[in-house]
Amino acid sequence: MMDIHTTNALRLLQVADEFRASLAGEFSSVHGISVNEFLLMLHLKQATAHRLSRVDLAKRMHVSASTITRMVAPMEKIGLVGRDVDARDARLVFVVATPAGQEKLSDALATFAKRAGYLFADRWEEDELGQLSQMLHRMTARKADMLA
Amino acid sequence: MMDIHTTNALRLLQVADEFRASLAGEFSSVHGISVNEFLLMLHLKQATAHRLSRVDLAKRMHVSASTITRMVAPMEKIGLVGRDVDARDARLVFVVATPAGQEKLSDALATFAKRAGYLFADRWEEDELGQLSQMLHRMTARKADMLA
DNA sequence: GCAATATGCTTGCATATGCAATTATTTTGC
DNA sequence: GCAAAATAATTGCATATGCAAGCATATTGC
Repeated sequence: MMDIHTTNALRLLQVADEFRASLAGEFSSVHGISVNEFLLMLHLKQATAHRLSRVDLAKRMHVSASTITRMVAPMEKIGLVGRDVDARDARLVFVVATPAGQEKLSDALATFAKRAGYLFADRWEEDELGQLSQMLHRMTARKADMLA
Repeated sequence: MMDIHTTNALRLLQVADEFRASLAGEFSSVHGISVNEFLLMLHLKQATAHRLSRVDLAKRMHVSASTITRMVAPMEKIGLVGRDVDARDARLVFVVATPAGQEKLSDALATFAKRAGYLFADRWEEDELGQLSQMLHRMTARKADMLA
């Protein structure tokens, strides 16, 4: 009824929505953070200097810059992240994780890993997991686009 | 640094967010609907009687029942969907697509298919597409859970 | 048959998010 | 070197969404 590309894209959205919904409840009750707050801190950890501007965060998370501004404000207030200004460009305000934020991320990553395990609960082969990893990697937008 | 399950789950969310963001703009400007409105109409089309209660829609879309109520109201107003009451249970109000809604869905599906094609633009083999399809299918929650 | 419980839907309130406009700063073109 | 354009961040306004409470209708237990 639909071509294979359409079917795959629909299944991708379906699985992602399911997984995100299953995460949301546990993240909120156990760690007191949202999935997006978790992903924001993960992006900080993975960034080269462990810090990112709001604009960079917005691009990586596929949300608007204003969303980042409003997400970061309460995270600063509760001490998960801090700010770090750039000496050469006074417009830039880097977001950095505090020690408390790093610990929160570490805890949340354990929950994430557990939930991720549920996704592959029905005996997947190592080969399959590797293939899926490569396929998903190929589906991400070109890095060049991200830097633009 | 992370186990393969975690990596795959993270990539899944990343790809899905990217794809959803790329859809959102074109759906809004070309078809005047949101991605979620599109998915809602798609669920109606795929339902056995081509109609679903708000509660069923909420389960399938992984959103709250109140969200469905508020999504459907403007869609009714602009004539994309109508309502269909159940003779035996006066609490039930089925959502059904109007002819206009079906045409809108058909148009949007063409856009969706085009965007889905971009996801697999770099020469994927038929085998790979089939494997991905099966893998994503295995990752969806059990149907039994959905009906509960 | 009726009270207690469950179910489907809606609504009040709080939070989350995007877009466009605004401000502050930097970069570019000449 | 300076005006124009670009960039980073914020804010006002509108929309989107979840949770809990409320209402109407069905179902259950006795």
